Amino acid sequence: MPKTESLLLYNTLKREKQVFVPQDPERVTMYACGPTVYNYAHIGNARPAVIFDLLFRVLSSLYPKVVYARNITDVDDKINASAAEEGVPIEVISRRYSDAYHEDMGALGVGLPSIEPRATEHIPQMIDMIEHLIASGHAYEVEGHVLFSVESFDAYGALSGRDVSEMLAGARIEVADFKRHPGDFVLWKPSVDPQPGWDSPWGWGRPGWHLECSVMSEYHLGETIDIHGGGQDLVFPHHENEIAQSVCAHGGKTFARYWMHNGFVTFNKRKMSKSLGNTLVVHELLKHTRGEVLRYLLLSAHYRQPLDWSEEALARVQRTVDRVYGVIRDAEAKFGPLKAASSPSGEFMSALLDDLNTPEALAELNSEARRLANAKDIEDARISAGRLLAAAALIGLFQQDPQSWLAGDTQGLDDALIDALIEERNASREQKNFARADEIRDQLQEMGIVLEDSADGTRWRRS
RNA sequence: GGCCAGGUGGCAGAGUGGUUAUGCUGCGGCCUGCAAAGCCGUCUACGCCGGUUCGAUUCCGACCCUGGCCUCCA
Repeated sequence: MPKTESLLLYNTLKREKQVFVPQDPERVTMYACGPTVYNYAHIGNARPAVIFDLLFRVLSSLYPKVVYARNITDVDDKINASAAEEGVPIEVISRRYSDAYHEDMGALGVGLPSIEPRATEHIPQMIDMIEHLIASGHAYEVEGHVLFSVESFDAYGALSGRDVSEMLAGARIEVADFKRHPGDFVLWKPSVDPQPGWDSPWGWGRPGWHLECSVMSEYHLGETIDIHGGGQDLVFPHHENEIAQSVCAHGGKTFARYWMHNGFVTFNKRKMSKSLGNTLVVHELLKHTRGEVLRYLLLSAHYRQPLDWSEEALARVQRTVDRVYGVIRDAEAKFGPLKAASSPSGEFMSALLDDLNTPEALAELNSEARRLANAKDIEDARISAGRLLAAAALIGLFQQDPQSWLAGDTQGLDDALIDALIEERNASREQKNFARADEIRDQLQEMGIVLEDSADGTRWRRS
């Protein structure tokens, strides 16, 4: 693959990398499937949030205007179940967990999208789309349900590579007997009392899951959008169904021009999922791991590859992040404040432009860090640091003050005490009283403080 | 069964038809009072079998293995 100035994206629809050409360079549109807010996000849920945040950043560096919509699914049977269990309205549940989602993703350096539409705020538009689909013969009402007819859409199965006629041939799942085709899916379903519902031409009910993305994407971004993303497990049926709804509702117009899907976070090579009981909740991880480390870890494998989670991987990344911060700190101690250049190196950009090759981009960033550590004069330091910090800013890493990062959370520790001990140790070293000096070093070590001596004095960081 | 990924050095993880990925770890060295941090060097890498080629880890075919989707799922 030659170095390129263009952005290449792997399009699930074509199963190959393609040069990204926006529909309208003045307004690039992207949509990513966001969370269903019925509990805390796990690290697997965080992967697409980080990946599409990165894509948003990269696109924004390339085009004057990028509109990124990431929905919040706030009406769903799991939310209903959670609300019923606690005896509270669904809004309490959805509000609590969407707030938590923002907080947790924020800790991972994930910014807010341009638009964050909620399903419950688009019920009228959903009803409107359903009416269009019924009128055009793509949907039918039966027993208070409205179903999409997959046989009415020739291209059904194109994204996931499935053949409708062969589909569900050996279906083990129970198929509601009112479906004309076992693959038909719900656009609207009736609600009974404790469940949330809205009035509609088909009675009191609530929308099917797939519908919201089609509707909100159209409402906020337009009938044809540039990029649609989500986890690999959404390819079928979710995204396949979104395509069917949107294309049929829009008279055959393309729904999304590029489809991107991230691989899973795995645990012992198995997909992390609630049913396997092997999820790690971000909210919990953040209690002992800083968000930036998690972000680096999530970017350390290519987004389409599986990312196997392990404590070793976490520790490894922790060290790497510390090392780069240490290099920046040392360089600033030697050369004074350093700041980001106007743009990262060409190599770094090429890596990102090649379908968001973050491992290669991080390799480049690390190489730049080594060049910075080796800088002989302020000129070298400025060039390397400029590239390093510009690259880091683009991907949302290394934005904190290095010394603060390395000092970490010295909860309960008294900085003045640390400084006093360091001073005493250095005085002892002056007097060649190394026994006392080492005793102090050991004492600090036990407090979780590691000392680093240099020509410019002694620095410390949390171990 | 259908469809889709992937098997790279001690580990993680990119990439490439012939040349250094990068990170972590181990080992040797520099630096240091000794360390730590940093730097330098270093450790028989490309699942198996065929084929194409002057040359394949990289292209083609078969095989073995792993994982995912086909049901809610990032």
